[in-house]
Amino acid sequence: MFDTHDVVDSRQPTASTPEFIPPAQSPPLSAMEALVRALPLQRRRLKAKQYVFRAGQPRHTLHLIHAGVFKTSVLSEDGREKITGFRLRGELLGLDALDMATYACDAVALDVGEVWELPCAHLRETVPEFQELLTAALASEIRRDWGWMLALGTLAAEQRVAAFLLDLTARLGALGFSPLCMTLRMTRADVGNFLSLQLETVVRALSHLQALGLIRIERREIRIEDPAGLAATLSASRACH
Amino acid sequence: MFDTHDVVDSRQPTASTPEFIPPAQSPPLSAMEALVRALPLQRRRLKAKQYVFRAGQPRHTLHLIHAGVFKTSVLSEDGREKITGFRLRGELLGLDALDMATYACDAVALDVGEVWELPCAHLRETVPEFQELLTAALASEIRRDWGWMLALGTLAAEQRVAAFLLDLTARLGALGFSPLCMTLRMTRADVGNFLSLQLETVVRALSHLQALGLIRIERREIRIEDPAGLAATLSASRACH
DNA sequence: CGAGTGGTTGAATTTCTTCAAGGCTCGTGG
DNA sequence: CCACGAGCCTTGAAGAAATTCAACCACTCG
Repeated sequence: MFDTHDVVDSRQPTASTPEFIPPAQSPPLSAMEALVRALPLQRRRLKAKQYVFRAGQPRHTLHLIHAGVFKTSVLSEDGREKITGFRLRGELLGLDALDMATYACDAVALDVGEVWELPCAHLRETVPEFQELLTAALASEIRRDWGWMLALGTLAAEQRVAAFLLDLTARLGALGFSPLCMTLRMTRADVGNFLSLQLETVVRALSHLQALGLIRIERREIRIEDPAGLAATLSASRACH
Repeated sequence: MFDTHDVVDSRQPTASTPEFIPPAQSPPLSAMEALVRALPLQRRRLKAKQYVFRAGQPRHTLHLIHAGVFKTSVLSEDGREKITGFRLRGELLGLDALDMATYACDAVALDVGEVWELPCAHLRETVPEFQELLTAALASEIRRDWGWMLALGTLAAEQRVAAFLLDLTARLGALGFSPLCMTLRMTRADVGNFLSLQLETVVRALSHLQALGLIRIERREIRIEDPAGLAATLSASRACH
């Protein structure tokens, strides 16, 4: 059922090789990353399209993203797929299955990346703040999901795309990247799947936002030309009545 | 901002008056209910349309539903609303704000109901299994949300309504109610909001499912005439291609 | 009994999807 | 080095599904 032929990946035996110590220019660390950075964690490098784990596989650890962009997705029995989120540095993969024996979703790298494997049970006992952070991460994932449910349920196609861009830039900004310029690591089809739109609709929305002078597109590079204007497209809503 | 004029409600001073001891015919209890039923909890009765809490209010406890049906909803700054779920006995209200000082959603009773206020911090220390259950509840809320994101993103209107009915009957069945007959405690507009459909669309979907002989509608009473047939409508999907 | 809430149905409209065709970019192999 | 193919992106035109608008009914509650 779950062929793991493409999950083979390079693992660093036990601990940190020097060049892996968090880069000196390191931007604001996530609380979780700050908590565990000193520990000798299993680190795992992944190339684009490699799976961190797949739904149904036995669950062994939580994965903290240290670099790269990942997507998580769920699949129905009859093959319908839905991307549940795009995940950046400092975020956790596998949270949703904390109480289960197997993973509940797929997690796959969108480009080269690195995850740290957190020995969850051990950390819970030895690091008091860990449980705290875990609970916070779970609760904020719920709020994040609800936020997107709200967006998808009440915004028209173009607004959803705008909301998507704004969300991404905000999160990248929080990681220390330029908040006005970004590289989409996912395809238009991925964006469409996440936003419950067809890829053509995403393309048209992007083209139109560019025509309005709000963004500038060049392949997967997107520059926000008018952040305020982009944000303003969200309020004028379909839910006018 | 948050007028609480309709949140006043009858509180039982400290502990259980005799008639409140869980009914003798009690069906399968939720794990959480079993864990705390012996404790002297603050119990709170609510009438239809009363709020358990509202977004922005200071958070004091978790609320365990002991009776009744509740809905939780989030609101955007510009007034768009989205119902994030309908909650039954044994489920927790306020989970999503566990790490915050204020509630993150509204929780309102759809008919008469009762919630038990869980002294979260205290339980965490004294009852070892409590943290475990809490984590499980958080994780399954995430999976539940993802399941609905998948459904809303990949199913057509009529299929969403069918999925909604099947979900409700399954959950009511797990509580010991008849799995074939139920009373919707929410309006068509509520169902539509939850499923990201207009209320007219919900009505048409229900009418059509009835015309197909799969269900029988009488006001808010709904009987599942053909559970298998209803479930079968889910697979033949829009995501055919 | 009258008003109001909630539910139902029809017809017109809109938005998004579907289908089709073509172009761009990058990596691979000749 | 160039050609070629695959994957990804873009645009147009036709079609379908759901929304919007409008009217009306049924039941309940004061």
